[in-house]
Amino acid sequence: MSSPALHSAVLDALGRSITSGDVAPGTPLTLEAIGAEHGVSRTVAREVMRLLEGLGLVRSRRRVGIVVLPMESWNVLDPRVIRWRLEGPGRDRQLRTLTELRHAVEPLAAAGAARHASPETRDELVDLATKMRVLGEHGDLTEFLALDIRMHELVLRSSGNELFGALAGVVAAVLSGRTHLGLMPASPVPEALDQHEEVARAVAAGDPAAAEAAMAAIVGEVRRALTED
Amino acid sequence: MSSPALHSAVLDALGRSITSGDVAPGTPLTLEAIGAEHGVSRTVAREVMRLLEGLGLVRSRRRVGIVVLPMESWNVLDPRVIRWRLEGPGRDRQLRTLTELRHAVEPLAAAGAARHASPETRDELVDLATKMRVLGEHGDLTEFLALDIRMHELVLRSSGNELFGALAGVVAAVLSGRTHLGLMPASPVPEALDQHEEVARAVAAGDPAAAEAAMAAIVGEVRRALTED
DNA sequence: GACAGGCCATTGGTGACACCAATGACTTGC
DNA sequence: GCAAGTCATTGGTGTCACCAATGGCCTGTC
Repeated sequence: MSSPALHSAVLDALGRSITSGDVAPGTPLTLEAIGAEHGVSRTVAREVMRLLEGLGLVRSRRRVGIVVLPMESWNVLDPRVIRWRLEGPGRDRQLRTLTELRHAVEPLAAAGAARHASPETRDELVDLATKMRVLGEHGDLTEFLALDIRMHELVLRSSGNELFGALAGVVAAVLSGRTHLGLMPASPVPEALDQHEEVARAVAAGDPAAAEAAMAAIVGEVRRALTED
Repeated sequence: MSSPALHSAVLDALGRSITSGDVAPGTPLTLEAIGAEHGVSRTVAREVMRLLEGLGLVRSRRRVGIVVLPMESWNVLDPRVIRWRLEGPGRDRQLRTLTELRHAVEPLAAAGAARHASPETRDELVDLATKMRVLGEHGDLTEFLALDIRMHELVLRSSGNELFGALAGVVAAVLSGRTHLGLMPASPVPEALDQHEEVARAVAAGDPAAAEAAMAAIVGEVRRALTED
């Protein structure tokens, strides 16, 4: 708590209480109050406030103080905001919207990976898919999860589009959140294993269309399972 | 620029020089140097540094100073980072990756809008599309651009997914960047007008599949025009 | 030559200050 | 009684001086 943490602790606390709706939009804060509340000097309260302002959670105006902004102006794509929302009462909605974002992005990312991935990445993908089958059939969920995350991260990062790559972290959060929330079957369904193998095969073979289709199948099923519209 | 701007001016300057590659990754900075460079106190230099750290552009460590990070750790989805990159030498790449992101997201957003948009939004979309046809055929590019931006923003914001909505700003930047860079035909092609009308019609009719297809046609053509792979 | 220990540059954190803009109450005049 | 202008108060903005902590680097010893 002492060394690399004073700001982040206060920032996390404030960020969480805003994104959770605990402190309502329009609520005025003051640096004085923030400092006193968290036992911290005005200077660090100011720095925290700047960060929050950068995330679009608050807006600072002279004389009036720091006002909490409504969700429309939040930087909802920022990893910190996503994390806070995943930890708060908005978790379900956040999980749904993130899954929809995955549905949009991951197929294209897979197509990109089929075009741009390095030979080593292609090898690793194939390797991961076969390991996933082994672990999946033995039912070791946490090991399986690690491979799953690694695979999606690899695809996103090697898609040739850094904007896709920037989503690797939050996809990892979604995947791990899903299994820890018990939204996954006790043992991965065979179709999922097939599809992951197909993605790896298509990327390795440099077949963008097949990679895109296989990835679309993966996230399409996930989405269908999560959101019964 | 005058009153509410001291640290944001410095932030912009630093952010631009880092994202442009002007100061290379690994370069060490000190608060002292930043402050002196921009004629600003150490305190505001610290606040700027925190912001940059929050964007993943730098990492601050004791004794060693502030080191510039490589692009992999940037928050490339943050609007400020996107803006800086659009203004710098990375503009072409940024335009390409943003367009690819639009290609991924906007069709799904249109489908979402067909499900969730308010009656007023549906009306406004239809209205916008017809106005776009009129203006498009008369060739008023700047007026046309405003309507185009408004239409894409409406679709994204009413998609029922705030993560999509958060992209409205950068899509506007891409659209306006494209016309100002002369990447657009002098007069909008009739197909584009048809497709925009079709998106509006499908959303108004609550037909997600049709809305998705029409929007995919729009961004698909744009993408094909921009990136001859 | 490797390891241990200390030095010190540089960030982390605090408190106090002057400054200024916005606000809302207060005053003034009609 | 009401409207318009005035002005003190409030709270962010920016600066400064100071001390604490830490970790890279140098030095010295074995």
